[in-house]
Formats: sequence, C-alpha cells, structure tokens
Amino acid sequence: MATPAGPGARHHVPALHVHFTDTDALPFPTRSIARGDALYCAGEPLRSLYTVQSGCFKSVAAYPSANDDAVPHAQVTAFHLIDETLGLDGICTGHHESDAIALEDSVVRIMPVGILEPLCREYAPMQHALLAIMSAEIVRAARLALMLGTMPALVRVAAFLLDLSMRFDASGARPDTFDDVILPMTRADIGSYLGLELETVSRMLSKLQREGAISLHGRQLRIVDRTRLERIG
Amino acid sequence: MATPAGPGARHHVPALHVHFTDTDALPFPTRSIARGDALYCAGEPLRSLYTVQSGCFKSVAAYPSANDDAVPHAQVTAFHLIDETLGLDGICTGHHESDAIALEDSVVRIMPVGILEPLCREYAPMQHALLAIMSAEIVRAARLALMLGTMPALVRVAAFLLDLSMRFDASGARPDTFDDVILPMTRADIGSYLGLELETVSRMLSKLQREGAISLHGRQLRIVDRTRLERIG
DNA sequence: CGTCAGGTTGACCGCTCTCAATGCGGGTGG
DNA sequence: CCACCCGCATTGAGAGCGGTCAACCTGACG
Repeated sequence: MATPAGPGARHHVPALHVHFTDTDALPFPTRSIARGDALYCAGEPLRSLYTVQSGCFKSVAAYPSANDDAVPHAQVTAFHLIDETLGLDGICTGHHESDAIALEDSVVRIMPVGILEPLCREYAPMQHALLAIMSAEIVRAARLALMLGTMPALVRVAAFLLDLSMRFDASGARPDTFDDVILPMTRADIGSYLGLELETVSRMLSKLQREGAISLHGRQLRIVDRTRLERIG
Repeated sequence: MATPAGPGARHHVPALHVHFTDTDALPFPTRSIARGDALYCAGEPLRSLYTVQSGCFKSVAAYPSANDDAVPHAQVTAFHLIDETLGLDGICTGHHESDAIALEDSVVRIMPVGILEPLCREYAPMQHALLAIMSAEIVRAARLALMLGTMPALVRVAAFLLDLSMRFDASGARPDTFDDVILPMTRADIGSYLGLELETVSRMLSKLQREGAISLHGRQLRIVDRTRLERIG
C-alpha cells in the first residue's frame, strides 16, 4: 500500500460520508421522517439531496429479476448516520435509484438540486465539498464491493462494527463513549448490507462475543477489545 | 421497481461510464500506455482525470490486511472501456485509491484536476456532466456490491458478459458486431472483479457454453442466445 | 522444441445458506 | 397482572455452492 499509516490504517478515510460544513449557515429547510417511513423511493424524480440532522437511514436498492421472480432481489446498500448525505445516486439519471428508509424518527436538512448546482458554480469550496462527498461515496461503495467479494463472514461483521463505531463517534451525536454503540438496524439489515444471511450475522456476533472482542445485549453493543477486533476485520 | 422498462430493463442505464462529450472540442493532451503498464498507482497525488480514447484498463484496489499478511488482499474494482473515465475515486482524498493498469496498449485523454473545477464553475453543462459521471459511478459500484452480495456465480458471470457487450457496443470502437466481443482481461481479472476464483469463472463460462447461451474460444466470445443469457443474469 | 502464462477440468472440503426450533422483549387486551 | 402475540434474535443440523489443490491442456514465443 502506498499510503503509509499506523495501525487501523484501513480507516484512514474516516469521513467517508462527508458533510456540508460550509452550508451550515444557509437556511435550508428541514423535514421529519417517522421510523419506518421512506424519505424517498426508487424511481421518484430527484428533487433534493438530504443531510441527516438526527436519526438514521438505510438505502435499499431493488434489483429487477430478469425472469419476473416474485422476489426481486433487494439489498441494503448503505447506512446513513448524522451529518451524512443521501440521494447522490440519483444525480446521474435524475431519479432516485434506491429507497431511503428511516431506522429511527429522523430529521433531514433539504438541499434542492436546482439550487445546488448554481451554488457550486459560485462558491468554489462548496463545489469542492460536493465533489469530495461524491468521490468518497464511490470509494466507500468500491470498498464494500471489495469486502463482499473477498472477505469471510467474520471479517465482514468485525469491519462493519468498527466502521459504524467510528462514524457514530465522528457524528458526536450520541452520549455513547467511543466504544458504546446502539445498533439502529436489525440483523437482517446488517446481513443484507454485508451479503450475509441474518443467521450468519448473529452467529458471527456471538463468536466475537465468545472471543471477548465485544459484548452485546440485543442492539446494545460494546467494543471490549478494539485491537482484537481490528486484527480480525 | 418503480422505473418501468422493457426487457433488459436492468441495463436501462447503459452509459454507466458516461463521457465528456462537451469537452471533445477542448485540446486536452493525450498519453500512451503500454499493455501491462500503470497509468497511475494507489497513493500517488491526483493530478488528472483520464478518459480512455483507445484500449482498455482495469482498476485494482489494494486492501491493507490488518495483521500484516504478506498477501494484502487486492481486487479489480472496475474495467474501463473506450470513452469511460478513470480517477474519480481520488477526488475525495487528493490521492488515487487504486492502480490503473492497461489491459492493452492504450491512449488516454488527460484532464488536469486543477483545470477541471474552474471549468465546471464556468460551464454549467460541463459541471452537470461531471456530477452525472460521478453519480453513475456510485450507482455502478453499488450494483456491483449488490451482485457480489446476493448473486450466485453463474448469474454474476452472465451479467458481466451482458454488461461488457453493451459497453463495447456503446463505445462503437470495435468492428465486432453487437454479439461478438474479445475479452481483454484474464479469467483471474474477471474472477477478482466478480468475487470468484478463476476456476469458478472458467466453469461458469463452460456451463454457459454447454447450455448454448454463448460460444467462446479463448478470449473470443460470441453471445449466441442473448435472451437466454438475460434470463440467467 | 521447450518453456511459460493462461485456461480447463476433476475431486474434495469448508463456509455459508437453508430450514427449523426455541428464546426473548415489548406491546395490547382480557 | 398475566396471557398472548408478534417481531426480532439465537442456535442447531444438514445440504450445496464455491474455494482449494492438483493435473493436464493449449497457444504464443524465443
């Protein structure tokens, strides 16, 4: 690897979901979404990008089975925590490519696309930030693909927990300490995201707990031995 | 799926690797790369984006194993055909996240990043095109992840062949008919991209041939029964 | 003609999926 | 307050897909 870095080097790009710090001053409107409701659905015309102010979302991409299965494969393609941006996948077609579902009662800041492009033409830092966010999203998706293509289940789960805890910590929104996280999604969501069945996720979590890397009660997760977890993931 | 579409609907976003049509008039310089050489390597500072004028590339992402394996997992994350753009993953960090290796003797058009952002601020269509390309790359990577997470080997290989043939056709560069393609990459490259071992790729190709969907001799591929292939992939 | 990279095919085994049973917690209504 | 239910989670047993190892084949090239 050409980028030298210390332990935990894999995560030297922690802010994969970058946020629009420069727009904090701008009076964008907000919108509240109840747990389980959709912020937008696949196929809808793209009206805005959204930044999570509170709560949490998952992006679900549906896959039209060629031979009209009644079960058109679907997969969670991303989780979006506080300060992270949703809707980027819709820019290319002008339509959303996935559903965005709230995992908790949530609030988002609305950035209409019609305003966004002219804004970026005026403010170079804003343009740069948008490009950086999109590029980071490309990198994030590519790493996910890499993980799904090459890593065994235990490694995927461990890496997922590390990534999630870092992002929760970055958001600074939780009273949780660095090592305490409440998982906002179900085992099925995690499994879908990682390309595993929910039973496999559960088994790997149990295994990590037996090995002393984590402790968990339901969705309450504590990272007991981060070093051990990093060695695995 | 909310977007209605005819057969082959999955590929209703054929131009996943969009190209800069609006810049054709601009006198960007070009560079030639010999087969097997690197256009850039991971970790290098991002100087330019590149559009393929002739030839073909693969992007290879290296993954630093936590416990310094001598074998730091690596995976092909993309193939880049004519008119498709390389280097987008480096915008977020200012450094390339992957190696770009030429699969044939190739020529690229060079677009310095220092010029790109000011240019996009002046020309709205160009800005829009760049955002569209990056968004499309996000969608492409997410779909790859989806496929690696949910599809069995035969489906992955079939979908890959369909995707590749469409992109070759879109480039219009080959004398090949729609159904004739010369695969520029090895079985190992395909396997790495699809999260499979090269033996599995070979087996799936043989199976598709036995079933009459394709015929292949080495890297010369002919799609005999596209409908059948689409039913699988 | 030998060598070597790339490709094909076979046999075996392990990881993960599948199916199924059980456990757990938080609601709601009797 | 308890019974019941329902979504979610855990755990086990068995099967299958794909990884692994190995042998062999093919074609290009010196």
